[in-house]
Amino acid sequence: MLTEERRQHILAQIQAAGKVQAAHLAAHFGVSRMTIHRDLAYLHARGWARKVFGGAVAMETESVEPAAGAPAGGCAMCGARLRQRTAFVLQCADGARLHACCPHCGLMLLAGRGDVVSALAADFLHGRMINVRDAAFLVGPELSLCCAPTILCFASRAEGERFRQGFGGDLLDHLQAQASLQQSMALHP
Amino acid sequence: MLTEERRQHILAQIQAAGKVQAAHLAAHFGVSRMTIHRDLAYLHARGWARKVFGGAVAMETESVEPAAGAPAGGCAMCGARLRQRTAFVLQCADGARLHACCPHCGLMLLAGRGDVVSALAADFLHGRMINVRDAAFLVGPELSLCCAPTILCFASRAEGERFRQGFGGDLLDHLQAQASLQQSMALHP
DNA sequence: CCATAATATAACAAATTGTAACACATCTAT
DNA sequence: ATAGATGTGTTACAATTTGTTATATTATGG
Repeated sequence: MLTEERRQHILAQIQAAGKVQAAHLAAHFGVSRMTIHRDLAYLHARGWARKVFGGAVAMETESVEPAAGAPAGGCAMCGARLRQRTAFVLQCADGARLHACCPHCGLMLLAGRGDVVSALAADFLHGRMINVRDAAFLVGPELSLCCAPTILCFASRAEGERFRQGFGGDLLDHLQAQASLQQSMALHP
Repeated sequence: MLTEERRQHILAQIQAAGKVQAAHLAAHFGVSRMTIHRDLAYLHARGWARKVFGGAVAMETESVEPAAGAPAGGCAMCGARLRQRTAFVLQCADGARLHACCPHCGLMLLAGRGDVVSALAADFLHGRMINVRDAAFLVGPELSLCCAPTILCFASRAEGERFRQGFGGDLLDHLQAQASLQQSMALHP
């Protein structure tokens, strides 16, 4: 069994049951206690689970504050709760506004609609809303925030590049990011 | 059952019923009374419940979210507007809560007061409120957010280290960060 | 007020779990 | 081929959790 495969199984179990015990996992997968601890550390470092004494528990996502003045319906793409730090707003030709939970969903929406006249996204570092046209997007950093693959938005390309040095990923403009996203999400590659 | 899991169950029961009795919990979970007392002390130290003779009761206000509480007065240190992405909350022995605008002010407050029983800070990447004792602080990165020098809070030391790779600064625990801060802020070095 | 029962706390030992360091194997890219 | 990165297991040691015991502290009914 591949390492990544085992880790995904562990993560699935955490999300299904809310918790896992390290000793059980070691016996179940037939690996050493140390290997399981490394798996849990891996999940913990990416924010996918929380390591506790004896195992790991699911991340509690409720403590993230919803965006101020957010519409009740949640993300227009996936329905998830709207978050201020990853806010994404599309302005449509008919005056309607669509809110997305994160740049991932926002760019998906943008790609799928022809009636969007402008789009704003929250700069991940400073929180200011900026024009998507002028933003730099970091696609696929090793950081789990909302939808996967993670996409972060930066007002300054230089700051995005600094972030990339630590977390990896590709720094793209909004058109490139859309293309990359559509390719990675395609069901029939 | 994991220790953390039992403590979360106890906390849920406190929040649902308003109170719990130590003797009942010991019988319910099949552990000694001493273990339950330690669990209640744990919840008390984090400001999640209040320990009373015979058990514990819910905190006066349910939420520890700074935005949910009244941020009326601004930062307790500098008076600046409170920001959710850099939230910092100090829980005092008398039940009062102090809100700081960022870890800079939060750690300054923490250093200057002896009656703080616990402190929470918002993880800069994920936005979750975490215990300051377990957090990693990045002191002096090349990024201006609130007070200078900038201090960022990370739930995971690994993520803090990644951030440091791009933005520089020193990754410290809360005690080291306090010491560093006091030194850099001293008027007469 | 005092006696008594219930609860809280401190200190210790035992068991379990976490972590660091090292050796070794496998895979990858130049 | 070879150097580097990654994953794994073993070992030794540190840290956490837990129960027990003994000793405070608190509540309550005379």
